[in-house]
Amino acid sequence: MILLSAVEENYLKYIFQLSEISDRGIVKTNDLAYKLEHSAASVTDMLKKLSDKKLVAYKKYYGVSLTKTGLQIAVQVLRKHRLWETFLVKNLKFTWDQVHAIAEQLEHIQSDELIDRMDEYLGHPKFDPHGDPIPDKQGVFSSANVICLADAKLKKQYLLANVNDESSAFLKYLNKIQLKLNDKIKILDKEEFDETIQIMINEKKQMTISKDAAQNMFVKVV
Amino acid sequence: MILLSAVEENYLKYIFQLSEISDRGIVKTNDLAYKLEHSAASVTDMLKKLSDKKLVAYKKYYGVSLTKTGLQIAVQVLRKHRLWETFLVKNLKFTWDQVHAIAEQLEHIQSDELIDRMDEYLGHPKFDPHGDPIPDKQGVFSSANVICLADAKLKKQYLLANVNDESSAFLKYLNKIQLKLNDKIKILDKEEFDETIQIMINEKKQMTISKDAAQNMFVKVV
DNA sequence: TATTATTTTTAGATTAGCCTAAATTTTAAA
DNA sequence: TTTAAAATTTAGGCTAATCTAAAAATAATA
Ligand SMILES: [Mn+2]
Ligand SMILES: [Mn+2]
Ligand SMILES: [Mn+2]
Ligand SMILES: [Mn+2]
Repeated sequence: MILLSAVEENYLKYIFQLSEISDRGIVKTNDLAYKLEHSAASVTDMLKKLSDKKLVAYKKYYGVSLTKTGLQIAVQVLRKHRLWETFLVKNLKFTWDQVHAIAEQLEHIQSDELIDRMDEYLGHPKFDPHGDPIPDKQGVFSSANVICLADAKLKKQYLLANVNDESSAFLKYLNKIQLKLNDKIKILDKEEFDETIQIMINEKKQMTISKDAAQNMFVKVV
Repeated sequence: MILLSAVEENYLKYIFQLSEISDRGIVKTNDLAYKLEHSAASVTDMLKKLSDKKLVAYKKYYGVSLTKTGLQIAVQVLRKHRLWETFLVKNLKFTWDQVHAIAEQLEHIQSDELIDRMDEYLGHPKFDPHGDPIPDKQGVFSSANVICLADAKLKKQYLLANVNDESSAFLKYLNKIQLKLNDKIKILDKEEFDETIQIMINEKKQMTISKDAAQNMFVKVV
């Protein structure tokens, strides 16, 4: 059991998240630097350290990817983050826009026992308050089969299944327009000019949302 | 709102705890070094920094004490520690010997909102699983009026009100002899030779405990 | 009161994790 | 294919938090 610093854990977590939206799981230095809000030079330094610890495969000027060990750790950090978010919303009655920043701290508490008991206490939830899947103790995610609302088809009935939790502003916007997870969404029209989308919510409320908003929302078919 | 590092918070917390058992609230460098398991040189360095931040009053070669601000912060850290311990035992079913180390981490999570909601969630508990008083949001402790079992009188009925939580070994010993908070304790005899104490627990179980054990137990009169 | 022992501070180093500026490598454009 | 731009790494520096060894101050003892 290698003990990592919170900083190292964050690197692995972000490499994991970026690798999921990159080709062949290769993450570029600058993308990490942007995500972490650090200089590229700092990132290079840390990648060398993580490479020495065999947590990442790093090739100069090419990019970085997680090793098996690195992946396992990254997934466990995500598990902790999402379980804590679930606790904060379900039990402590935080709103979904308030929990990310606190979970960023709590995810680094080192105690397997603690997170196992928390998982048990919460009844082994499969998804967090933003619809993100919570990996189990073995690191297995339950897949949700969602598509981005921006890519969804016209006239089909969907459910809001997952939202991007990292922007409190976006979640507050959803609060304001009273859109929640599991609400029904049907796309009435897409405007070609500015890519705004006309949607019907829960078969009664109609509204227009921007492309930007739609790209942060993920839906599944009913 | 000054944001302190976990290290700085720990210094304030330990200065507070040591000041409570010292004369005129003055804490010596070496005592802090022993508590923190750091070198005395490191302690001197940090005391200068905390002094610059007006969190402690530090006089070279003499000792250190908390300023008003330093005291407030120290008490809030203790509050967090004890509320977390309470949560871990009450809700997550940890035993009292398992929670201190985890609470040492959790006490440094920075979020007033979080600890306020946790306090509410737990029903504003006044004492933690070890019988230590939990200061309220304003930093006020409810006093317990306890005396050390080593100093308690013969033949009087007491309740076990508070134990030293920092040694898991001691708490495990109490588990083994099945002694819990609020158990009745009467001192039957004190042996002058080795200062062992004969006690009667809950009016039915008799046993001998060492001076060392008695010094870690605090009782109140029934 | 001198001398010795203990405590505390100072001096100088080290490591983790950041930075900026300069150099290098890769990619894109002309 | 040469040149310019962009991405990345290297070099050198900084701060927080630790350390050890040496110096200085205080306390204890003869
Ligand atoms: Mn989150
Ligand atoms: Mn989330
Ligand atoms: Mn404790
Ligand atoms: Mn306690």
